[in-house]
Amino acid sequence: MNFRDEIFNLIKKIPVGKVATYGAIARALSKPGAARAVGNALNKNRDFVKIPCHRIVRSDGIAGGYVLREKKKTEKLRREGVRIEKGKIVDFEKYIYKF
DNA sequence: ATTATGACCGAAG
DNA sequence: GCTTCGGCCATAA
Repeated sequence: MNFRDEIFNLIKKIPVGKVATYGAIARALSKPGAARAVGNALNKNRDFVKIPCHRIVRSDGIAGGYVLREKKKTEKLRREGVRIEKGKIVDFEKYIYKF
Protein backbone atom coordinates (compact mmCIF):
# COMPACT_ATOMS: atom_id res chain seq x y z
CA MET A 1 0.00 0.00 0.00
CA ASN A 2 1.69 3.19 -1.12
CA PHE A 3 0.92 6.74 -0.18
CA ARG A 4 -1.30 7.31 -3.22
CA ASP A 5 -3.50 4.31 -2.59
CA GLU A 6 -4.00 5.28 1.04
CA ILE A 7 -5.31 8.60 -0.14
CA PHE A 8 -7.58 7.07 -2.76
CA ASN A 9 -9.15 4.60 -0.39
CA LEU A 10 -9.84 7.46 1.94
CA ILE A 11 -11.30 10.08 -0.37
CA LYS A 12 -13.35 7.73 -2.48
CA LYS A 13 -15.64 7.41 0.53
CA ILE A 14 -16.44 11.10 0.60
CA PRO A 15 -20.17 11.47 -0.18
CA VAL A 16 -21.58 13.87 -2.74
CA GLY A 17 -21.93 17.41 -1.49
CA LYS A 18 -19.10 17.02 1.02
CA VAL A 19 -15.48 18.12 0.84
CA ALA A 20 -12.20 17.59 2.68
CA THR A 21 -9.02 19.62 3.00
CA TYR A 22 -5.57 18.43 1.97
CA GLY A 23 -4.43 18.85 5.54
CA ALA A 24 -7.31 16.76 6.86
CA ILE A 25 -6.38 13.93 4.53
CA ALA A 26 -2.81 14.07 5.76
CA ARG A 27 -3.91 13.95 9.38
CA ALA A 28 -6.30 11.09 8.67
CA LEU A 29 -3.28 9.13 7.44
CA SER A 30 -1.38 9.89 10.66
CA LYS A 31 0.93 12.16 8.72
CA PRO A 32 0.17 15.70 9.83
CA GLY A 33 1.94 18.27 7.73
CA ALA A 34 1.94 16.15 4.62
CA ALA A 35 -0.76 18.28 3.03
CA ARG A 36 1.56 19.27 0.25
CA ALA A 37 2.48 15.68 -0.47
CA VAL A 38 -1.21 14.81 -0.69
CA GLY A 39 -1.80 17.36 -3.40
CA ASN A 40 1.27 16.13 -5.18
CA ALA A 41 -0.06 12.58 -5.13
CA LEU A 42 -3.50 13.59 -6.43
CA ASN A 43 -1.83 15.49 -9.22
CA LYS A 44 -0.32 12.30 -10.61
CA ASN A 45 -3.53 10.36 -10.38
CA ARG A 46 -6.42 11.26 -12.64
CA ASP A 47 -8.86 8.43 -12.19
CA PHE A 48 -11.98 10.56 -12.28
CA VAL A 49 -14.30 7.58 -12.15
CA LYS A 50 -13.00 5.97 -8.99
CA ILE A 51 -11.49 9.02 -7.34
CA PRO A 52 -13.45 12.23 -6.78
CA CYS A 53 -10.35 14.39 -6.46
CA HIS A 54 -12.39 17.56 -7.00
CA ARG A 55 -13.80 17.21 -3.49
CA ILE A 56 -10.41 17.98 -1.99
CA VAL A 57 -10.03 21.69 -1.29
CA ARG A 58 -7.68 24.05 0.51
CA SER A 59 -8.02 24.94 4.17
CA ASP A 60 -8.93 28.54 3.39
CA GLY A 61 -12.06 27.52 1.48
CA ILE A 62 -10.63 28.01 -2.00
CA ALA A 63 -11.06 25.10 -4.40
CA GLY A 64 -7.34 24.85 -5.05
CA GLY A 65 -5.52 23.29 -7.95
CA TYR A 66 -6.84 20.83 -10.48
CA VAL A 67 -5.66 19.07 -13.59
CA LEU A 68 -8.36 20.79 -15.65
CA ARG A 69 -7.96 24.16 -13.97
CA GLU A 70 -9.49 25.43 -10.78
CA LYS A 71 -12.48 26.73 -12.71
CA LYS A 72 -13.64 23.26 -13.69
CA LYS A 73 -13.13 22.11 -10.16
CA THR A 74 -15.44 24.71 -8.67
CA GLU A 75 -18.02 23.91 -11.34
CA LYS A 76 -18.07 20.26 -10.37
CA LEU A 77 -18.46 21.18 -6.73
CA ARG A 78 -21.35 23.52 -7.49
CA ARG A 79 -22.99 20.76 -9.47
CA GLU A 80 -22.86 18.64 -6.32
CA GLY A 81 -24.56 21.26 -4.21
CA VAL A 82 -21.63 23.18 -2.77
CA ARG A 83 -22.25 26.90 -2.79
CA ILE A 84 -19.29 28.99 -3.89
CA GLU A 85 -18.93 32.76 -4.11
CA LYS A 86 -15.94 34.76 -5.29
CA GLY A 87 -14.01 31.52 -5.59
CA LYS A 88 -14.55 30.64 -1.94
CA ILE A 89 -16.89 28.15 -0.36
CA VAL A 90 -19.79 29.59 1.65
CA ASP A 91 -20.36 27.95 5.07
CA PHE A 92 -17.19 25.95 4.66
CA GLU A 93 -17.58 23.99 7.90
CA LYS A 94 -20.97 22.83 6.77
CA TYR A 95 -19.56 20.84 3.85
CA ILE A 96 -16.49 19.37 5.51
CA TYR A 97 -16.47 15.58 5.69
CA LYS A 98 -14.98 14.26 8.92
CA PHE A 99 -13.13 10.97 8.92
C1' DA B 1 22.96 11.04 -0.82
C1' DT B 2 21.51 15.71 -2.48
C1' DT B 3 18.37 18.84 -5.07
C1' DA B 4 14.24 20.44 -6.99
C1' DT B 5 9.30 20.55 -7.44
C1' DG B 6 4.32 21.05 -6.25
C1' DA B 7 -3.51 20.59 -6.64
C1' DC B 8 -0.49 23.01 0.81
C1' DC B 9 -0.65 25.64 5.54
C1' DG B 10 -0.25 29.18 8.85
C1' DA B 11 1.60 33.22 10.40
C1' DA B 12 3.12 37.91 9.33
C1' DG B 13 3.26 42.44 6.90
C1' DG C 1 -8.48 41.94 1.49
C1' DC C 2 -3.98 40.76 -0.40
C1' DT C 3 1.07 39.02 -1.01
C1' DT C 4 5.33 36.93 0.99
C1' DC C 5 7.81 33.62 3.53
C1' DG C 6 9.36 29.62 5.89
C1' DG C 7 8.25 25.09 6.83
C1' DC C 8 6.09 20.88 5.74
C1' DC C 9 6.27 15.96 3.10
C1' DA C 10 6.38 12.42 -0.77
C1' DT C 11 8.47 11.90 -5.58
C1' DA C 12 11.51 12.14 -9.38
C1' DA C 13 15.96 13.02 -11.31
